[in-house]
Amino acid sequence: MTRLDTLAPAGREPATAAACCALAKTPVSVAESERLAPIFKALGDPVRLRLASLIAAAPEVCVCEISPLFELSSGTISHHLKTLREAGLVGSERRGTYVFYWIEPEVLGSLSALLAVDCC
Amino acid sequence: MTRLDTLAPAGREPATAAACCALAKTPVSVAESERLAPIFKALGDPVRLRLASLIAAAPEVCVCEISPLFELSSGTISHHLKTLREAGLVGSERRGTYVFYWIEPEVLGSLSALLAVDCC
DNA sequence: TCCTTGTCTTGATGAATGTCGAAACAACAG
DNA sequence: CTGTTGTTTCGACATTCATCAAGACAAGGA
Repeated sequence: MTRLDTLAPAGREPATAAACCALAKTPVSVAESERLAPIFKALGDPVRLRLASLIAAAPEVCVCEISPLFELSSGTISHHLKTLREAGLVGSERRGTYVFYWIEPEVLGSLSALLAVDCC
Repeated sequence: MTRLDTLAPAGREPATAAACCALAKTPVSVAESERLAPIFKALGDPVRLRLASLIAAAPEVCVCEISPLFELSSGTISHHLKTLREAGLVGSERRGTYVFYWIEPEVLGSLSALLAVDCC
């Protein structure tokens, strides 16, 4: 876990819009519920919620910085990161030896908008 | 499912505050992650997400209005509603024959604030 | 009182999930 | 090329979960 700062982060591109207060305004359709539920489910585990939070708190984070914060095997951490990735909540990229993760703010934001109350 | 409108809804009381952008600002603690994850998990099932949405779309809803919208046994619906109740996302009350559910906007709002990006 | 209707609880069961250890893969340094 | 370190994948296992059918409970009407 050394010399991480010598690896320059790549540029990320902006966002997509999201309906505001959608949960309360109009009942979500069956299709929407099946699309959104896995994203909430990905956040529905304490380990993954902390992982997402740690990743969101910095522009990007190396797995090697995250792992020591959990008393879990590297396989388990990798499995949880994969779940977050498949939910679209985070992106990842290998740069040399290390793998870096970043949050996808649009997805987070769309969930936030969905759950917002009295915003419009 | 008749004459539901003759049953007057009870009054609900206001909210509690929630930290904004907490997910990104400071990593959530282990304790917080264990408190919050079950709430996300409750929303992490398509049936429960639709249930929450249907309940949120009206001041309150009778179970008898919800059930026919799902092709599931009443036991299963009741089980999912219990999960939402235990997560604190909804409240319920029996009035005579029927049981009514309403959303708890504070909980929804605190999740929304937690996930919000660039709000402050 | 008994019956009907609405809701919840209780097993039971197959599927999904979280975890580990071990093996595999990737990148780099000698 | 060989060894080392970081990360992911694989196989196995115990636990949790979504669902149903059936029974229990609650409230009101005949």
